[in-house]
Amino acid sequence: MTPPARLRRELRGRTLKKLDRRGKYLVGTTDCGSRLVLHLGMTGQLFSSEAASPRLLSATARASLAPEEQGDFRPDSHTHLRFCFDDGGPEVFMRDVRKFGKVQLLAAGEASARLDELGGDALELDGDRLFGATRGRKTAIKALLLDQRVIAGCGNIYADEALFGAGVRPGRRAARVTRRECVALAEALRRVLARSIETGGTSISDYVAPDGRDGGYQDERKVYARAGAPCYSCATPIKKTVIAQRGTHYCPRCQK
DNA sequence: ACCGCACCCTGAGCGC
DNA sequence: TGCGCTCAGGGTGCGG
Repeated sequence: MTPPARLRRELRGRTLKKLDRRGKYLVGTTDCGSRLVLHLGMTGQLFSSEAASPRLLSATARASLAPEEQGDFRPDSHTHLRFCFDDGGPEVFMRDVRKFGKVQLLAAGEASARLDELGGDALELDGDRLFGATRGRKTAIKALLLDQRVIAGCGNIYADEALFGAGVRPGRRAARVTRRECVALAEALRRVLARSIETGGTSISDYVAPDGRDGGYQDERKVYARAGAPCYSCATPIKKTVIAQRGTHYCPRCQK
């Protein structure tokens, strides 16, 4: 975590030359070669000053502001960063209620163990590579999917959805998942993520796009946060358990 | 090397 | 109305 004063000092006057995504990290490179690394954690939001959404307001702010007053965003106590640009474009805010997000400025040439240890990107996950990563691993297949050193960019919702798509129980020991199942799992994860990107992401509690709009994937999820509701394939109630300290949802009939 | 767990932090929703 | 409890999309650091 880089202190705000240092961010101010070292970013002022710099030009952002490029912006990359590495798994769940956003990496901006400046004209002097330094890199700004952002991670949104659980409740982090990155958005334009022109964005308007009830998700960008606390409950009390929502209650006290009339809908027509909920226009251009005003920083509140959960707003930790404001980027101002001199090209006339809107400002960019980072807001994060739970403060699990991270902001780190790396000097030119400075390495980051976190970034360097990231596995291959989830969007291009290869089934055979996943199979290789599961060999000799006693941990649950879901825990492995969430390990960013194995797959960069897979989060809890998408792990549950991919496991459902592939018909694999989240608690199975990774080493017991077959090559065929790993191929299906990789394909399911790529498909789930591609579809979530198409629909703009999953807005269940905090997520908003940079323009403030909700995503649509919450309407397409099959198991996540559907405990007790009927499976869309077989009508068996979806079960919920805990794996790797994360809420885990699956169909006890469709997933073996 | 690997594994499971406590912990970081704040707010929403629930039962009483 | 308010209290206390549980839970939440992520990651780190520790002990075994």
